Amino acid sequence: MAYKAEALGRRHQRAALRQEQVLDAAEHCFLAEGFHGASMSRIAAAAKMSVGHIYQYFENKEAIIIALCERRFSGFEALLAAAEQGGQTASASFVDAWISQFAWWIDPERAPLTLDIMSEAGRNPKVASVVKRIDQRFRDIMRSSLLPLAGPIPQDEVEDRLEAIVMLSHGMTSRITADRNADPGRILGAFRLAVHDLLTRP
Amino acid sequence: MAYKAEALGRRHQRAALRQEQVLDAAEHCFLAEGFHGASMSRIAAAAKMSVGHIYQYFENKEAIIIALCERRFSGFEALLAAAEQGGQTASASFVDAWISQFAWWIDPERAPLTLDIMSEAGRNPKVASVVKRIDQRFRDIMRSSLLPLAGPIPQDEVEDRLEAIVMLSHGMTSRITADRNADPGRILGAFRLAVHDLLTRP
DNA sequence: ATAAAAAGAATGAATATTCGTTCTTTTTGA
DNA sequence: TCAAAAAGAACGAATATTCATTCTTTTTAT
Repeated sequence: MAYKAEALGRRHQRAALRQEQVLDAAEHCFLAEGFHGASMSRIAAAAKMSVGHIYQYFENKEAIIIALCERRFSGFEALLAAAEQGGQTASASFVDAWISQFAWWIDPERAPLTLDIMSEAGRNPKVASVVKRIDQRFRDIMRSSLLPLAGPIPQDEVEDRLEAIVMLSHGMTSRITADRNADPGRILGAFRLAVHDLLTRP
Repeated sequence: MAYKAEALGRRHQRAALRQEQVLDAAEHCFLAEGFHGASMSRIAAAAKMSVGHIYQYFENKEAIIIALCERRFSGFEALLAAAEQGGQTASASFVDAWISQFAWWIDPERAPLTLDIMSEAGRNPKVASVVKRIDQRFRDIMRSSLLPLAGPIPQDEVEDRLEAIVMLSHGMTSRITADRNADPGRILGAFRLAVHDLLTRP
């Protein structure tokens, strides 16, 4: 009887592990071949699982894609959360620190996945809604934690400046993906310069 | 003899027409399903041609993708060329006009194709080299025709500012694609504001 | 405590389609 | 008449998903 709960816990833990295994493998395959180019059998091989086994945890291939989107963005949210905490204290140096965190986000190893997600959002409504959620959160956090530290900004320019920062963040992903020789340090440097301008210019 | 040349010319013209037909159809299908999701048979149907007929003009599917990349970017180059001509005369208002031209580039109907191209560049070297060419041309033109009109910029910041403008242009494409409800006018407005900052700030 | 029973995890071959490409046949235009 | 243009049938490989089956773990009954 007491065993039951214990066994159940173990099963859940195992299932969660398997799901991660699938997502890791799918990420690897999607990066190499894209969402539609990657096949279930190759994903299974990469996960060292059978293809039938994968279908025990994911209804279909699309479900894997959605889950992967969410996992990718949860990392971004964590990055944003750091801004929410330390947002009140420091000033310009805090903005700099916040910007530095984007180094993880544009890691060339995984950034291409983000671009595939943006592309897929244009044709898959489920993906689009996941993207929309994180986009709103991004702007909310900037409004509440970044703008108060910025210089005085004309009210009618606020939304445009936020949009520009969002665009820059998308642009980093695209540049890192399209040009494998691009230096992440330089990309981040350009991002820092532009964001700095957008936040400090009166 | 004189006939021959004429007939030959007509044949070439016809062939060129067929190629455009294929590219139009492929563009339509790629936009709806992505490079790997679109099938030759559906492309053929959209082109109102047979699949075998298509293979008379393109070695394989990849060749269609490459040709489409080049066609897409040739439109962008035309846009850039306008900057090369009128570059010497006017001042800030010219920059504004130049920026306005990007409205065509971010047309939601076709911008998603550009994002797919950037994504594909990350895994297909042929696509990557096409992208690289246009990227260099973009920067060259900005250096020669845009910077002279800009305010004085610290030498060590020039490349970062150009990179930021390139990023913004990528970012527009990504934003327009990922968020179908995004207003192109607002996107372009944010682009204008940011580019203006980057070019006029000392 | 332990053997029998039940449940769940895992497999990989089989399904019906669809894929990109090639081959053969028919139509067209000069 | 005859080469080029066009069509579409034919090819084998690959696709996502399902299914019957086997292996492992957990629960039950003695």
